[in-house]
Amino acid sequence: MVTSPPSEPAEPHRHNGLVDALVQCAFVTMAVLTKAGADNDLSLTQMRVLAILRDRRVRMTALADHLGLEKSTMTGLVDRAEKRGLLQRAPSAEDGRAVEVFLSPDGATLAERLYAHVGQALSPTTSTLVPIDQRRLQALLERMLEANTS
Amino acid sequence: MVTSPPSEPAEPHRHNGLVDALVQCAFVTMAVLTKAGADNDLSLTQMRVLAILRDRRVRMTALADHLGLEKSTMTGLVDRAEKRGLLQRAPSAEDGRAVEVFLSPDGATLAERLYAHVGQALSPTTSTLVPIDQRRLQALLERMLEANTS
DNA sequence: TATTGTTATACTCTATAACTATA
DNA sequence: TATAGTTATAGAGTATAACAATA
Repeated sequence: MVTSPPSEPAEPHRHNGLVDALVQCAFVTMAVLTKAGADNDLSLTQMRVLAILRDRRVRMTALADHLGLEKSTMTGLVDRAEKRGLLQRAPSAEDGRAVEVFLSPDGATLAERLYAHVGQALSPTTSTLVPIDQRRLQALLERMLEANTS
Repeated sequence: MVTSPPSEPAEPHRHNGLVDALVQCAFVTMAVLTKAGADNDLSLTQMRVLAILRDRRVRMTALADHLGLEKSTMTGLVDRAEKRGLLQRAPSAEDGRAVEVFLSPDGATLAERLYAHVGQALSPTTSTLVPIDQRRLQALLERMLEANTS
């Protein structure tokens, strides 16, 4: 198909260049995140848990909602991270049924290290743009995401 | 920590706004892709397999390399997709050890449907930008990614 | 009765190691 | 001997359903 006739375009399904660029960018970014996590024996989901708990103490259900996962899935994720000493569980003071989750000191340290690691790992990519274009890209992305968040 | 004193910024670790924007954008995009896949009972990885095979017939090892996975992982992925009738295996004509993988008609149809589905699912996000800014964003992303690919 | 979380179960995804067949 | 692929095995991530404890 590499030598397809001129009547058939080389990439017949490229309906929307921006969508393709976003998807490709997402895969590149995710690959960097995944690698950064793997270097610390963390899955993407475990990294997200650490990121969420960096400045919060939340209940199991809230954590599951944040991540779009089932409560039962959270039990396993938190079990494994707790066993590794990255986070802790404690009963809620307000609701006897609820359990609150928060980072341990080790978990907090790892979360900081990971954040710095990811920034460094992405810098070869971001720094291919000159600073002005970096700011333009950031502004466009933020505008696009902000409209979708609110 | 929500009511932290003014001496401590609300987001103490925001070293690089572009990195944060890229990561957030990647998660939003991946969520859309994952949802589009789940609607068709496909994992992200299975979707990537379909995307790769859309215009190619490749060997197991090449597929594993494309995805950054082990050969043995590919065996399982291809087994399940083949069992669902989405793709097929055939021995290589040139190398008796090699196996080539390619989309079945059903797989090709699904790949097209998925591609359109993803475009539609992302359009609420992309269309928050006016067309000129969409083109600017696309150009910036492509420039950034191209420098990293080549 | 409804909600919070866990347990039991099952399936997919992933890797490592050992194996078969071909080169 | 090296390479292509599969099998066996193990562990993580995920969901559904059933359950216990609390509200």
